[in-house]
Amino acid sequence: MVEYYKGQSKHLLAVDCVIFGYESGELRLLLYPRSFEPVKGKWSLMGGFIREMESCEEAAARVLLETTGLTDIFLEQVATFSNPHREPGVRVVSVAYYSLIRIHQQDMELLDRHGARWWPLTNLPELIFDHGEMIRKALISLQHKASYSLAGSELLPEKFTLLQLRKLYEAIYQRGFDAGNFRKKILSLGLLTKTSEMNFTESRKGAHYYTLDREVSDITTERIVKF
Amino acid sequence: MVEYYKGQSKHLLAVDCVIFGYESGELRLLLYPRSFEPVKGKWSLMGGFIREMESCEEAAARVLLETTGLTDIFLEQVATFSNPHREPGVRVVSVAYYSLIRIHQQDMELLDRHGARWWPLTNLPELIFDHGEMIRKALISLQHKASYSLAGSELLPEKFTLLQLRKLYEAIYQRGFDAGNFRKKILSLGLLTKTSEMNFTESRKGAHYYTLDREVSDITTERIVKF
DNA sequence: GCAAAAGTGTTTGCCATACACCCATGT
DNA sequence: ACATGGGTGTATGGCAAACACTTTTGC
Repeated sequence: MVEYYKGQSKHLLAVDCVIFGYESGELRLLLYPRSFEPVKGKWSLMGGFIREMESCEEAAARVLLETTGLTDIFLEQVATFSNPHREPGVRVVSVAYYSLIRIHQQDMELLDRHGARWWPLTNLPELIFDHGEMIRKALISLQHKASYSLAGSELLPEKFTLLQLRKLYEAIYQRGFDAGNFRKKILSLGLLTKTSEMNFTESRKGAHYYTLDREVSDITTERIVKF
Repeated sequence: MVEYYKGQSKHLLAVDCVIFGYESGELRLLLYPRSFEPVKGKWSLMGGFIREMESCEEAAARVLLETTGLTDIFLEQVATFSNPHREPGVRVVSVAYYSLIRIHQQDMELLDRHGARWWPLTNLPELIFDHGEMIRKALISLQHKASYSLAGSELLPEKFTLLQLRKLYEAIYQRGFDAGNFRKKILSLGLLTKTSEMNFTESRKGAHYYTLDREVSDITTERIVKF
């Protein structure tokens, strides 16, 4: 049996993380500048190699911990990129993941040490290799996730207003939603609990904060957004 | 720059192909029996290792060619499986693909040489490793594909009746569809051309054969099946 | 005549979308 | 007073689902 595996090529295997955050009404991506040639100066996703006895998911979680200091992050596989020439000079197969984090809850110092920066999704810099393609596919995955579960839990703070949630969905789908219809649709799912606390920073009248009911948050089979 | 890659672990990288076929009203999968230990005798997806300068997609196409003799097959990535213990004794990361082929148009002799057999999706044998999980995810991917494009083109012959197409969709989604509503929905897409030829083997009255308009077959953004 | 699929038509109810409208309040 | 978001209500159109009904023909 072992003979069967002998003589097979072995490959460098990496993960790249598309890290979504949300701030001031727009989706952002965490990128860091490549500090060595080739393509020095261009921006890159956070990545790292997969170790001997580590799953890709574990590697992605490790990369996230190393760069943001966060654990227990939502993480989902996007796709594997294996074009032999995707990286010049060396052959690396990379598994892309995307994750959702709350921008303000991370370790800023750690970010600075890597030179990392949050870039608005709608205005990204030039990226190395096929990282642009990874981001494109990751956004589609995120749109899917948000269509059958409330993506807000991972990207918004514990308590959020319906305006904040709507703006988030508008950022994810890059289109507008009717305020009244969005409110009714979301509330009809029965996933949110209205708190007595209110937010007055975004409107004169004040908007109630809502929280997500953990237990039911992902059971939804109903469609939130047609997609 | 090269130093950066030194000292990184290299991994055995494989593809596994979930090969869907369609015959006598049911979806089938092409499996072959494992002829060596461990888990000798259990059934397995078609797979193979990725070569030095080959993409995963190319490897999957090669495996398909070697086992079925077919080229130009629809092929789509499902996911990458990387649990370090997914295969006993050796660490192999595997990228799963699914493909759609016409059962009768393949090289039967080649299949026999591999001991391969078509198994009904609803009654699969015991499978090695995580191949059952791969199949489960592949079916979900197929359901997605069939929800926004006519999956019939790859699985059915050139000309097919609406009954055949409906039975195919029922097999893919493992539920029934109302005959009248299905007909109206599909025809309203404007993707099918009615031919003058008719099929009398499945009904007394005879059913028109339809063909798929190649040019428009995948442009559909409309939903065929709510999913 | 019966069964079974082909093929067409009708009815119903849900739901997305559009939009009107009042409320509260800081400027 | 007015602009802005909060929050509620209503009208409309499209479409999915259920189902009735007629046609054809081998048994």
